[in-house]
Amino acid sequence: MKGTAKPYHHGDLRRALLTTAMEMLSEDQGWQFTLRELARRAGVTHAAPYKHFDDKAALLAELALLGFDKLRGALRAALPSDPAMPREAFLAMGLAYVAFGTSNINLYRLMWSTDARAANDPRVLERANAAFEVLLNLIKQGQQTGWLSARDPAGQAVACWTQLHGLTLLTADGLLASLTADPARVAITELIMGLEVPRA
Amino acid sequence: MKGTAKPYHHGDLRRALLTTAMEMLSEDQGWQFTLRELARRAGVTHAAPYKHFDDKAALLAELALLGFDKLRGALRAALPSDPAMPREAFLAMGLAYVAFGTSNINLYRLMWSTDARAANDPRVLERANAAFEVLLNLIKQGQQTGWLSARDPAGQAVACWTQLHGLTLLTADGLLASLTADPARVAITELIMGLEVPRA
DNA sequence: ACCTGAACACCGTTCAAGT
DNA sequence: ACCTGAACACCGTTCAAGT
Repeated sequence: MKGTAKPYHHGDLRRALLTTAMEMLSEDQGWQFTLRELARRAGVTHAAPYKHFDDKAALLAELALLGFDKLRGALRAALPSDPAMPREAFLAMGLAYVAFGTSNINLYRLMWSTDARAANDPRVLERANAAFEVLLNLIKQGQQTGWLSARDPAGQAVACWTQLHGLTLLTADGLLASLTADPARVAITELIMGLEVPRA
Repeated sequence: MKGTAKPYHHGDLRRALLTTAMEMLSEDQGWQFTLRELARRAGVTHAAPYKHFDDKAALLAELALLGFDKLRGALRAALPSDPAMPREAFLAMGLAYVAFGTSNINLYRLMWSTDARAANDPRVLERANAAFEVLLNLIKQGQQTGWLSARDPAGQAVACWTQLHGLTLLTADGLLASLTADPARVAITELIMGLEVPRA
């Protein structure tokens, strides 16, 4: 707090816009993100954001970046402590992914939205891949310990990613609850059974 | 053709709007659907659609309905002829799903969009479930022939659906091509291995 | 019964002008 | 260097008025 109220120059409007946007995303369900409302809540004119972002797509891309970093963090936090990885530890990672997506659903949808993609920011792809690599490394580790079948680890990681992505979105859409109990656990387990080395 | 050009009353504007909308969806990639452009291309004022649809969400819901019907049709068309279902036949269904989604990507995205969901039309859920049941029946059939493990068929079908949904979207987003060759085939195969009864 | 035309409240974006 | 205010071209939606 500078003491004087409402200085002409904000100070760090760029950062303020991003954090305010994140707050807005965490609030309403199925909410429409508008630059003008963001500017309003940040206490500036609707033209001010254009001094910090090329356009709306560029701002969305920046938010997507933050989203992928948070997703990566959530996955790393759920990494199993035991490298031998029993099925439950692997499952926990998957559930952490779905939990992240469904409890940050506006952000999660934004991360993959064509609007955010419109900026064509290569960093978004990089960060998406960085999050994916947490899965990939876990798969590789699982193969090394002889727990997972020694096929192409990238293929197995892709199978996990697509499974978790679809599971997250369909869960958020409320389409799975009526079909089976605990859909996330069930679906992930079905996939794991394909990855695992068959046991006696 | 009535002979007279541009009659005041369209005749079947409702149907014309839907088919024109479908055409628009099949054209551009990453296209923004606006009611006004739809009206323009249908040759009517932007207020005319409101005589046939409550609002934009209602029209989107109607399109989503058609989309789920088309998806169901695509799945039924790819149904394996042999009820014993070797892995390849099952895989073909999955690839048909992904092919439908990626080659009708605007429609596919629309089917799950929050905008279309805003209408809260219960028929959308019904049709989504009807498409899902094609998968479910195939799973049940696979269990009966002893090809798939006898676990909860709904759980297995959910695992397939989420896998295919995620695969479709991430493929359309162009995120998988750089990770592994033929991601759809690979990812679906990994899942099938989990569903199958282990063989000697 | 169905469509038009004008109006309203919103957007995203731009740009001269202010501090 | 950063923000404002007014302007422009667009939306979705409504409603009296036309046919």
